[in-house]
Amino acid sequence: MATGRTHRPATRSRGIPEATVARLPLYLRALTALSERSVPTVSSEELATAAGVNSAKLRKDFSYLGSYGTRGVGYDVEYLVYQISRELGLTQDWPVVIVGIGNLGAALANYGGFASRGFRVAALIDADPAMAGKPVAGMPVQHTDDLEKIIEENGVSIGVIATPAGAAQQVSERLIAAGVTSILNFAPTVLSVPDGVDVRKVDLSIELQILAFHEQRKAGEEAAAAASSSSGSSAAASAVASVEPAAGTGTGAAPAAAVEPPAGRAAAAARKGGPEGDVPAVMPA
Amino acid sequence: MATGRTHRPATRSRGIPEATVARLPLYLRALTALSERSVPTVSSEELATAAGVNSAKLRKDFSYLGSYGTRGVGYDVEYLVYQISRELGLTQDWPVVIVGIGNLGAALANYGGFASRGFRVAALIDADPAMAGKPVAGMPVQHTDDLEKIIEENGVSIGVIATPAGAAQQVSERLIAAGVTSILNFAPTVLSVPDGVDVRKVDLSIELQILAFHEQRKAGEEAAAAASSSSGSSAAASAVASVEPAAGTGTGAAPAAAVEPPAGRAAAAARKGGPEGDVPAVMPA
DNA sequence: GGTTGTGAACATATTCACAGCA
DNA sequence: TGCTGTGAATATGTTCACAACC
Repeated sequence: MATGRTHRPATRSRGIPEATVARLPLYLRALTALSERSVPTVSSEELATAAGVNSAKLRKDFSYLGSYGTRGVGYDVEYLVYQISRELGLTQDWPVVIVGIGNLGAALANYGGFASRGFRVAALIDADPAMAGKPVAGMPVQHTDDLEKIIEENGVSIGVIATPAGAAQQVSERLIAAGVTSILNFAPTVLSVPDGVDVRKVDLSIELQILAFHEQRKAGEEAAAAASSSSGSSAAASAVASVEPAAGTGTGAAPAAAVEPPAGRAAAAARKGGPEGDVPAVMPA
Repeated sequence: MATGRTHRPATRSRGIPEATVARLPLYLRALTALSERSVPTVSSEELATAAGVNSAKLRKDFSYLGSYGTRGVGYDVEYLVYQISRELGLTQDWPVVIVGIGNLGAALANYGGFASRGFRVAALIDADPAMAGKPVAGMPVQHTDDLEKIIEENGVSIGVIATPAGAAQQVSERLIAAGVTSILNFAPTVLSVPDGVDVRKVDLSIELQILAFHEQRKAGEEAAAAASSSSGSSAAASAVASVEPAAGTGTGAAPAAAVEPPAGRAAAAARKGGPEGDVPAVMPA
């Protein structure tokens, strides 16, 4: 997901696996909570539970950072907080700009957790001249014209894009040209960026679609029955809803049919052996 | 990340890898764009570029769905849109509730891409009585008291939590008890949910922390020099900034020091051989 | 010729299970 | 005794490279 690498084989320096890096913030959050409750030490088991992972994974993860625990005892909470913060680069204070102050941009600007952990909103930038000067989250919105100046003057290296999809690529190019090397993209577009620039994306509708996939699976789990091919609108819905009579977890969904298959081509598919719209088929090959 | 499984070994039914599922929405988006431009067919190479992946991966992904392409030609855009939509469960219309109508919740309610792809916001729910009845995104906010009723009456199986962290666990329990089996969690907490319930989380500050990690790496890339052990405050900052003189990509960041190491324990670490704050050490073991 | 679909090779990530140490 | 740290085993994911096919 994160790009960057390729860049050069690099000195193979301190190879912390990407999957581990992605979990460090989770551990850090759990540790911070313990720290606030003045808990002095914690075992891998306890911490893992608090972070929502299993203890073997957590220990492996920590082993990449060094030997920070004490056998028979556990980990010193304060000390671990510091080590992980440092590893993540949070002992520095990172100025961040948010570009695109619509609903989402404003919500991000107001988001407290933003500032709390080493990040500081240096500026809010929007292309709408009517927005310029308006205060959002206690900070005046600045116009896109000044983007480069703002980036340079504040030494910003991390930019957040919350613009409409159409503007995102261009905004990213301006950010990068001005010196930004990490981008958090909320716009539903694939950004193409040069090597050495990291992009992470957050996409609401992608997350929902992944959930829908699993949700659909649950509905079809015991359902080899029901679901007549195309025409089923609310008929299909009630069929789905009635599949799991009352098996403990939940009532089951009752979605109505929406998209139809493109005419004519369905037949072609049947020929080829791909799974078709009706029966929850098994793996074709 | 997504939970669910364990559930039972399941019939091993139609095993589409999780990584593939996570990319299907990306392909779908790219295909939808092509469809709107009335492009009839597309090669794996073109589509992969549009989706931001490589073509081998895309073909492998599609191979789990079936044989939907034509050798020497490519993929029929409309047909693929339909197949992927169906696979993701988007040929159904999923009613969704958003709980917690603060800045973020309101932004989500207003987010267009929400409705566009098979999802329909069935209700907005908030615990604040003052919010009740107020229109957000053209829809009246309802009170938490009615949560169960709303879920059941609308057959909602997907819930979005945009409450403060403190309320999230309790909200998730109520959602689940009422029949929700998939949750998209924007609150910065680990939700603990029963088997069979899927949770996906979106956490702004985690994403930023991951970026900060890589950002820090870039800064220290060529920097075997500078950075004197502990005491460095703004001195360390300027050292970091001056590391990469002007090496093509970007201006380099200029973050100021923030968190300090917890006194006394740093020495203990040095003993044990873990990497300490100064030199970008190599892998300890 | 051109492009898909896929085994086989490789890379990364997770889990197991236990030696090593406080 | 109790818990960490880690090799070895397994599982999952990616990339290569080419046969099959249009």
